[in-house]
Amino acid sequence: MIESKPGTNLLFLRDEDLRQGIELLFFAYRDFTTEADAILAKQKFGRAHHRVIYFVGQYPGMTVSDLLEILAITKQSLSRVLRQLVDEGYIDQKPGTTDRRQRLLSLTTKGRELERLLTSEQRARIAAAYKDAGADAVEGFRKVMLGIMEASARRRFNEDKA
Amino acid sequence: MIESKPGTNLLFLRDEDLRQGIELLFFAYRDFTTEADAILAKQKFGRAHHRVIYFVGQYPGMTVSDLLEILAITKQSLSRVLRQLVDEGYIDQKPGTTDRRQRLLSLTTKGRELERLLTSEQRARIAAAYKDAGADAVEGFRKVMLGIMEASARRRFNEDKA
DNA sequence: GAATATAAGTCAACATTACTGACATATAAT
DNA sequence: ATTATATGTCAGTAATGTTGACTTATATTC
Repeated sequence: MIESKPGTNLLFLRDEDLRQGIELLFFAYRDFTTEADAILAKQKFGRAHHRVIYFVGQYPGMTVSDLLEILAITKQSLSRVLRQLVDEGYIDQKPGTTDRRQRLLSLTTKGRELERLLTSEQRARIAAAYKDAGADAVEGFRKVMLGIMEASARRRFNEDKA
Repeated sequence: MIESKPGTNLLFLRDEDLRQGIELLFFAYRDFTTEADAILAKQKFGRAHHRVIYFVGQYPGMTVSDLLEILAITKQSLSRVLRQLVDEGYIDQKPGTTDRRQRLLSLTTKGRELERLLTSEQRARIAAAYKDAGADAVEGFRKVMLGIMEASARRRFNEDKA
């Protein structure tokens, strides 16, 4: 449906193709978050809690600053959510070793359990989509998604990090 | 980085690949919405207003029910936003022709202008990502995104509709 | 060592967006 | 005439984001 000029990788991008891209993002993201949101609602948590739990789970020992940069929200917004998660025993904080102003964040056992619960459906959804689409499609997906995000975010996705 | 078994389209999906998929979605969506959000904030609108303006712009004559199904929110949530957009002259309503209970929605000239303003950066972002990635990558992106969304949403993206 | 900068946290006020529940009106379908 | 549907409204509540003004502890710099 999207045609390439023979011999080049240039595209004829119609308005319709771009519109479709916008909608692909909207619907995929909408459905990607639905189930986790439902689980969160039961614990009186929201999507912001999920994001914190997810990233702390993936990058244990990260600082509050690291998290602020990733989430791109204010520290006051993060603080409210983080406070709850610490108070309710999902996240541990400990002072940084080289810089004791920092709070190094990590999941407790309880936190890891919730992370698993929340993310397992999302992993399954991605896995199913990847399997249906095939390896080449996944590589294309990856390329386009990297192109959509800001250049500064792309460094997280370097090959050698995997 | 994601390897396919030779001769098949099966993948060896590591946990790391799935995690990366989750993060690609998060960062791409985060950056996709940032600029439009900033424009909206100036007019005292939010992302919900953008969604309504976008879909009404793309599908003029759609009903409130159509919109509710797309956005997957309650009618009370939609109502507040829609009311503002109608009151402030961005959206027109007229009774349905065959079913006069319906309100057929369309953008006014003012609405179309705002839609353009909000969406133009997003279109440019998609266009740039598509061009960088190339036609095959775009096709892969499309396949994976369709796989991520619910099956019921996929019918919107039939080839023949384009 | 004193001054300054940084990491993190807090209090307050406010806006947007979502929810549930209850109810109202107009029109269509049975 | 009854029932169902499309839409709208009122009220209350919650999560998530914002800005602005401070505080505390620790690092860094002059």
